[in-house]
Amino acid sequence: MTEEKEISKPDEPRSLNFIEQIVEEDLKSGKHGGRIQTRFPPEPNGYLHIGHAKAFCLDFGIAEEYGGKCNLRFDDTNPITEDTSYVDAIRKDIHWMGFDWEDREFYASDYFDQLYEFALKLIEKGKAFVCQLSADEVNASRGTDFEPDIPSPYRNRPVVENLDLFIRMKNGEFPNDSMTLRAKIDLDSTNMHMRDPILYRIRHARHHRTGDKWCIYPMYDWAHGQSDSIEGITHSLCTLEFVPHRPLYEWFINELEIFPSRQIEFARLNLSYTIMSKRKLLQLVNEGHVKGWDDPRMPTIHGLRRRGYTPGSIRQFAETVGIAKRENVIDVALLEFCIREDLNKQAPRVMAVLNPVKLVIDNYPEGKTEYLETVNNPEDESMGTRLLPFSRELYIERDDFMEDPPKKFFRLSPGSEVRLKSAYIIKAESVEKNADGNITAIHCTCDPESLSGGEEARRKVKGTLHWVSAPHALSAEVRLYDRLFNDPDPDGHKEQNFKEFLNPDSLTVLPDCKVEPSLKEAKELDHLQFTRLGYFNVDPDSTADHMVFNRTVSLKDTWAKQNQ
RNA sequence: UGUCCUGUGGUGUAACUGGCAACACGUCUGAUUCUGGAUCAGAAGAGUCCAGGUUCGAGCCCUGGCAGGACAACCA
Repeated sequence: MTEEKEISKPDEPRSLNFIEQIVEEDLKSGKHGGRIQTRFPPEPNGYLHIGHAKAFCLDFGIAEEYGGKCNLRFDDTNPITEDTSYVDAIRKDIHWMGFDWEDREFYASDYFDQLYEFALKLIEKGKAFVCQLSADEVNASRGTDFEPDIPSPYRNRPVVENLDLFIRMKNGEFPNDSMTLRAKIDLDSTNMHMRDPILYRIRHARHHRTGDKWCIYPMYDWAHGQSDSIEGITHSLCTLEFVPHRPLYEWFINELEIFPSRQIEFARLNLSYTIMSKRKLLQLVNEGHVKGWDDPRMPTIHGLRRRGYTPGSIRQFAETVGIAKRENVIDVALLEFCIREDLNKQAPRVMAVLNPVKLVIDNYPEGKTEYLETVNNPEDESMGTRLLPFSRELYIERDDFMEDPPKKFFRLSPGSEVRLKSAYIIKAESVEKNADGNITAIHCTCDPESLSGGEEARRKVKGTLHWVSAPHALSAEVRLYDRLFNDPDPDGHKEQNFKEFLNPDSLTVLPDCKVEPSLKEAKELDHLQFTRLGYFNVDPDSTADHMVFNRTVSLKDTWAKQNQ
């Protein structure tokens, strides 16, 4: 390195998002002795999606950046909807994304005993009571924005009675839903969450971790803040919908006199042309609109992985979208930019013809095979070269030939010349057609002096085509994906259900594509660039006898854009 | 008719805490290219929701509006 290129000016402070600013201020003031502890708290009731990725990139990222730790904590307070299969999927996703929580894998259910003790304390302080109102009755007692709630008739039950009842609730003496434990806060509060929120409900249900130990389960609001506190979380990062919950968490922390975690809220990620609601994604899976949580059209991390996205591209995306408090909708084009940028540097180029038409080189000897050297990645010399078989009969892309081309068509047409990538310059001479008038073969001649790399190869032609030698080609299935929804905001219509915007053409299966023989070696999830077409990867469905590729994303195509 | 949060190019995020708006994506030119990719060079596009005020000076401060969003599950 003789020349020093100035990439960034070290004097200029990197711009920080508002959370980094808070963290740096806390570090400067010596809060918590400079300790930084974050956590990512998913509920194991569904698969993680790219919105979660934004969140945990932030959680783990802040910890990494400031020498702190980030815990993984499963918020498993609802035994009815949660399951260990989701736990496994979530762990796999976060690891795959490149983050490590070491031995700090926690569960809200680890704290059930502690939470129960906290509840006893609150009851003893006269700040909680056992309520025997039904769900309907509670709802009926709710006030409005400007009217306070009607007090529960059980609100002033004596402490000893509350204690007795709560203990018996825990002991399983009462049926489901017959009573709840409620905090006694402020029925007149403008914040609905402060109007005697429910802390515990009775659920005689088996929990995926605690089994049958409990028949009362804490509500999220009762569990979340204290779980943070128990873990000594210094900066509890979450999305905007929890802003109104914060005063409640702070009230609990105060009453219980426990470690004061600070909650900071940021805006969740929204992506155009997709949905991010776990409930609705589950619906797509259950109703068969997609093939599963890992369907390559899904915005889930499982789906993105199968589609061919890399962890690096998703992390880059999360970095680029930024962190702020205003509602946002990110253009999917940015996600696509991130994966193209990553794969451009990494993915080996290979020849594959998706919609093949036969090309016969009339002046090339029958039965002859040449092995032509071609570069694996022009962006990275270290990826080397390989040999491609070339012969008299090839396949090219049907779209790359037009009998009657428009002005700026740089591809093959009668009488025109193009370069066959890494091979010869050819000129189209004639076509064969079937009874329907469809082209069945294109005949051409090649210039034997024009072989790539040769002295006479300097000649310029306007286009270069990819191809595959017909006798050497392998057949493969290729799955093309388009956006799952036709509407930029499928979930944003009051009158219409999001499913009305499902794109009927989101999946196109091409059963008989022709690919170069080296693809025999490709392994599951390998990333490739099909020259001139896009980035693809090997689907897990792929077998030695039946190769299957997914299109991750097409190449940028200015020609297609001009023509739309 | 409440409380809270938020308003900066098409999209997203900045602006060293008061010094005349920057970066990325997208869009459009041109160069180059054995991928109509990549790369390189360049352009258009906001005067910061509105109206007042403080100040030599406001996207940043103050006042008053307006707009959008969140919140009323024994879900998280």
